Amino acid sequence: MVRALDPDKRLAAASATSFDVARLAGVSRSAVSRAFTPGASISAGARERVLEAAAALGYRVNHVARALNKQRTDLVGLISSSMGNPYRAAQIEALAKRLVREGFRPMLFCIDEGMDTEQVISMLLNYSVSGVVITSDAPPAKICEECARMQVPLVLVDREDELPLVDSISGDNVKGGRLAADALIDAGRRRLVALRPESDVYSITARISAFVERARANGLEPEILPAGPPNYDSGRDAAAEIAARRTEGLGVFCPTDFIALGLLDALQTRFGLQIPQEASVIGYDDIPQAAWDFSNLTTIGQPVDQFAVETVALLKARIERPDRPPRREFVDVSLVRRGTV
Amino acid sequence: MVRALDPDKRLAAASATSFDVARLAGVSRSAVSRAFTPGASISAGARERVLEAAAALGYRVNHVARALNKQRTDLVGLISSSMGNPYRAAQIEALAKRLVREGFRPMLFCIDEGMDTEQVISMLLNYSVSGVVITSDAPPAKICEECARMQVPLVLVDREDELPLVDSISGDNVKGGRLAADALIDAGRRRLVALRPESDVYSITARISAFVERARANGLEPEILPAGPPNYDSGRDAAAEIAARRTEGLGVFCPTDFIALGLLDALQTRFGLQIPQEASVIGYDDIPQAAWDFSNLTTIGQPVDQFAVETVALLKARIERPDRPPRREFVDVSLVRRGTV
DNA sequence: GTGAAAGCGCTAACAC
DNA sequence: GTGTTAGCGCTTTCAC
Repeated sequence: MVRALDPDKRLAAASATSFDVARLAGVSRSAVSRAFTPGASISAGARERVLEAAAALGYRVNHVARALNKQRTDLVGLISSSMGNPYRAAQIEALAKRLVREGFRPMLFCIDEGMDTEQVISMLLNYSVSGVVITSDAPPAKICEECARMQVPLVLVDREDELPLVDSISGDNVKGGRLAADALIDAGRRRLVALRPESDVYSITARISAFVERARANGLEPEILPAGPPNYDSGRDAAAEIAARRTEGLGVFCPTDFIALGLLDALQTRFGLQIPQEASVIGYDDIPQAAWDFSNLTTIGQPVDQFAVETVALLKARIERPDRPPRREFVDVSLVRRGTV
Repeated sequence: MVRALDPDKRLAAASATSFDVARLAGVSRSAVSRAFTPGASISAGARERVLEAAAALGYRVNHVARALNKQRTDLVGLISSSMGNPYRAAQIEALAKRLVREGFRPMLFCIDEGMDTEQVISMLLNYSVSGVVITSDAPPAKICEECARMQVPLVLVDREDELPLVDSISGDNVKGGRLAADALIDAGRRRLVALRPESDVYSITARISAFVERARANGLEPEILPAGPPNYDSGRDAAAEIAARRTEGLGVFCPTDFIALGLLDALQTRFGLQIPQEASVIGYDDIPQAAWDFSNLTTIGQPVDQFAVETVALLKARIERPDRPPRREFVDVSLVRRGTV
């Protein structure tokens, strides 16, 4: 490598090493390292000189080398299913920003239905990520197992069905389901319907269960209407069934805004229903589109940013104390009242 | 480090090194390295034994170590502005998937308006990323400069205003603008309006220019209506102005679906306009929401996946030949006919 | 085709 | 508080 043989001819562009900085500052490489390590024991003077020299040379610590030494990178695997769902996109954005703020670097993996999970695991492990955050709709159990086995800190977002041995965080789905039921009942709806998308995600199941339970506590027996995957199209496809039930007392709960929007849109556009006069609809998540004019959807709001903050906190805590008992965190949800209920 | 002193007591969980594999396979560490390097010269027999031993030990090459040695990681910085715009979310997803497929690992940075760019650069450079892809609305020139200076391959997506010294890719905005004008004119619209969001993004400017030019070629002089940032709210806010121009011959071009949707939604919901009877609206991007019932927006479609494929190809090409002349790639766009024109 | 040896740039343990 | 030393796990000449 020419560069090594002839350090002085080095382009200003090519980055300097701690060795160069040390030489210029008249200190050892350790001193340079210390100057860039918060809390390391170094005199103010030395630090000053190092920082100055570093600036002069355009030096940056090489995180790859640091990682090799420390056996850990700042990388965090961020695993997501399709971001076609605006809620997921918002979540990923919030998480990515928070991770960066907390000194991590998110490595993004968007996984498809049929994707080879094995590979994703390998990629993460290859890079000695310091943690993994999974927000996927269908987080392959494999990834979880492998992370556990490899001792890689893992946080599950918005899932409750996993092994109790990992940290996880989710919205208060029970409260959310109840809030939805209450809102509908308070609005005088007596004929309750819950759309149940085909999804093995526990969040969704939990919301519906809580909804049903609360309805029953009020002497009402909601009808459960099966639907496709929890997205716009499924909601739209369910519209005919719902329209057929048109009554003054009809109140529909969709466990996801994404699906609620499809339903609502088709109900109004295709079946000419007056909402909320002929039917109430309530969603879940409070995605931006829920506030759009056509929908103006009443929904259960989940604070994405707070999710992100607590998720990263959970991750940090585990990184610091790998053996601490797994925690299950909950984020508060609330009713966002708009025009559909 | 205990592990190093006592390799045999190592947990199955903790990963084996090439040394361990070499010993078990009865070869040298070099051989192990070769077995995992496509195209390296190693006999089939040796390779076989190495792979077997590796499997037995659960060995994975440590990419951090590899990167330190090669002076390059598989990491690619993926820089995005807010994913509140569904088009951006789709783009990031497509890019992330493609990068992974091509052997890269996307490091995601979502940048806010007022964010410190300097830091982002540092983070990228710290990690010896092998490239950077910028899809941000407002890609800070600083990042570009610094990448150029540090010889980090860079691809600009959907921007035309940058230095001619970097690779870039964008949709065919000229064709798109023309297509939009033609569609409106073919539908008999003579009173043309173009919403111009306040945005320094060249894509948007280019689309509008092409639109105007084409209109003029048809003897029409479009009105330019200024709007806020290119998002839903700005479109919604512009609705009053547009509604005031209600005519049979009114045709509105929005250089972004995101803004078009806000306009369209408010036009219908708040001002009771019949679209396309009382006004035609055409957007740009073909985001999923453009196909939703309430909007059913006619628009100019940009193939996000093709964007991703070509972007990564551009990146790879530059990584392989750092000195090749910068290229400017274009992706074809097409009219997606729905109900608003 | 194969192994020995030299490093990639950094940090941590240890003496001073 | 500071420098010296010894690696982190890998790839890569260079002989053979």
